[in-house]
Amino acid sequence: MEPLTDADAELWAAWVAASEALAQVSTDVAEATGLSEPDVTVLMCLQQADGARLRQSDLATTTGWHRSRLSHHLKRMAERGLVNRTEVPGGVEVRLTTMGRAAAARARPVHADAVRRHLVAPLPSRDRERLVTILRRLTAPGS
Amino acid sequence: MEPLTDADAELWAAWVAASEALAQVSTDVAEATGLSEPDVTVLMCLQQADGARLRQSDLATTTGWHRSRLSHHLKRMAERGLVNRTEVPGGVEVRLTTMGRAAAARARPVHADAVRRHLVAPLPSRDRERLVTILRRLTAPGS
DNA sequence: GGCTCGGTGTTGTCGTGTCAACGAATGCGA
DNA sequence: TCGCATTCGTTGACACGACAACACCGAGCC
Repeated sequence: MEPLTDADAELWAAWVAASEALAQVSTDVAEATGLSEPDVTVLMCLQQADGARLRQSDLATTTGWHRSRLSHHLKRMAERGLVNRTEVPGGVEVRLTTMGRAAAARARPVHADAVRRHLVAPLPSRDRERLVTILRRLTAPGS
Repeated sequence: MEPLTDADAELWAAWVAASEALAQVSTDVAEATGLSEPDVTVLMCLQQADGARLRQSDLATTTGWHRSRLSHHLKRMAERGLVNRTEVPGGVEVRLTTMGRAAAARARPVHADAVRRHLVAPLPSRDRERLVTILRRLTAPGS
């Protein structure tokens, strides 16, 4: 319960600053495609799914979202014509519309480019390797 | 405009996962104190300010927030009794209430503890040094 | 005085996210 | 058959943040 050491405070500050810098990835994608970060998450999950369709509960699992969040968001995406939902026995099936598929196709290269610009390019290759290793320690079981 | 290499995709995935893990810092603080992350930001800025009071525009500068966001948030914080606002020539002055000061005092050790638990403790000291260096490259001028 | 201008805050609207409450379908044991 | 829990999804209320539109005020200038 003591205050952070200077070194730890600097580490935290650096983390916060870097997080804000990397938030630019989502901003770039949004500007170029009109899709929010959650939009992209949903579109990518659906496109990678077998048959490009998923039960809503499976989508909740793969995104890690709560059911209510997913319900709200899919409703909005459906209103914008990106997905459609049909009742099936024991749940709801979500599918990409043609517009949704097109939006996903547009988003992918923009996203890749933004990641390269904001995360990959600023770091020498040695740092990138080290960073992966370190980041994984932050999410390791005994975190 | 080509897709990410496997290594770059892994780096991005590791970053996203770690970000979600470190979001737990705010969650911990919120659970323990009832304060959101923006609440804490405001409280800390005010407490460190000379005389524990700031012009609203100065607060906008130090937090990096838009004026409208700050206005909305201060209104809510004022309703909860954490700050009060008084008009002064050429602007509005924000001050901590007694409750606000107490909340800030409660939040500080909780925050420090959360940072230690989620960011500092999982990493050996060598990694912490490297991480600071790498993160700073992500926010360097030519980012 | 009357003028524009830049700076300061507020407000409304919309998209988003969380939480708790609810409703419908399913299964299962008494 | 009757309950009862589980799973699934929706809904409403609220907090939060971005954006644009607006009002206000003091400074400078005609």
